[in-house]
Amino acid sequence: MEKSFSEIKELLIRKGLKATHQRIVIYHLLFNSFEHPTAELLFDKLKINNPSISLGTVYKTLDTFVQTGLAEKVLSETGSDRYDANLSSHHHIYYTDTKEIVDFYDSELQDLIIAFLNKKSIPNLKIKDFKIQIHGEKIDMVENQIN
Amino acid sequence: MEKSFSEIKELLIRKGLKATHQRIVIYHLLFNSFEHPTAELLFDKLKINNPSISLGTVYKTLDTFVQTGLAEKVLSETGSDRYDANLSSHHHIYYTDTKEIVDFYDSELQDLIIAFLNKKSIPNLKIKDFKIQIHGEKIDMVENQIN
DNA sequence: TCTTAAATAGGAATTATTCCTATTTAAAAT
DNA sequence: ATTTTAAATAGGAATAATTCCTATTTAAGA
Repeated sequence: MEKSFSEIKELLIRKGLKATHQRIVIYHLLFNSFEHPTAELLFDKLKINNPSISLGTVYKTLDTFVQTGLAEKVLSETGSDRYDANLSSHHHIYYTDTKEIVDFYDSELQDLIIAFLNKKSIPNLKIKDFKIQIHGEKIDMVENQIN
Repeated sequence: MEKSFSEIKELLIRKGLKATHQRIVIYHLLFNSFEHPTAELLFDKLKINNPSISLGTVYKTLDTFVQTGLAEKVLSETGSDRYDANLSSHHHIYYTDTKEIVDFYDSELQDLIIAFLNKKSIPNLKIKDFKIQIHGEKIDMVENQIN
């Protein structure tokens, strides 16, 4: 579900943020990215249509989004921080060979773990949420069929 | 289960690594740390008994350990990389307030998820392992009892 | 003990991120 | 519609984390 600039503007205001052009275009690009981009990658793409945008603003804005719950950081072992504005509960598949991080939705798994955690309470911990990373290798199906 | 220096030496050799003094003391300290330390933290502690050890060596050695499967990086949102030499399958509790990362063992949860993943195969993915982070706040039980 | 390939120390270089401040801008007040 | 003002931005400097470089040292095998 695509979000228009005016919808994003409303969203920012609803979160108590000043709806600046930079925030709108950063949110728009992040929301429509599926590769969990770094600040630098977003910056490079944004520069095309917003030549005067600065990298510092991209960093600061992403941090603002994380603080206000509009985005989250995706944990990654590869140097830079990566971000995600898709906040529906989902997990991630980490392809160890290609370094891709791909969204993984599975309500059955989700329900299974929620049920487990609700049943078994962990001493001294108030659970807010949980994340799963599934690590593995990409299997090229076409290649497999040929061989 | 504590590991002696000579056991660590054997372990390094078994992995095809030269059993240098630096590697032995770094492994020993990491293996006996439960806070998932950063390279810098290990370095500060190691300096006490090994004044000439260098930070570069600590970084390089940790990387060598990860490559050879003697340790792994623990995903974290807080600046520096953190490491763990405890390789028995376990997950992590992230205390959002105290920033602690604590090991979490639960064979029931482990079995539940393994059974699920075995049953449901994900197209084009050969699963190697998976990690769960449970995020939450620390509840101080004593304080709770008083109030 | 000697040889040698690999590892280390120490510091320089690089990368990622945060910080600083003069200028600009969104939005509230007029 | 204009003015006001507090907050946000651009641009670059500063900092933090990590990697790289190379002369020296060392583990392990001959």
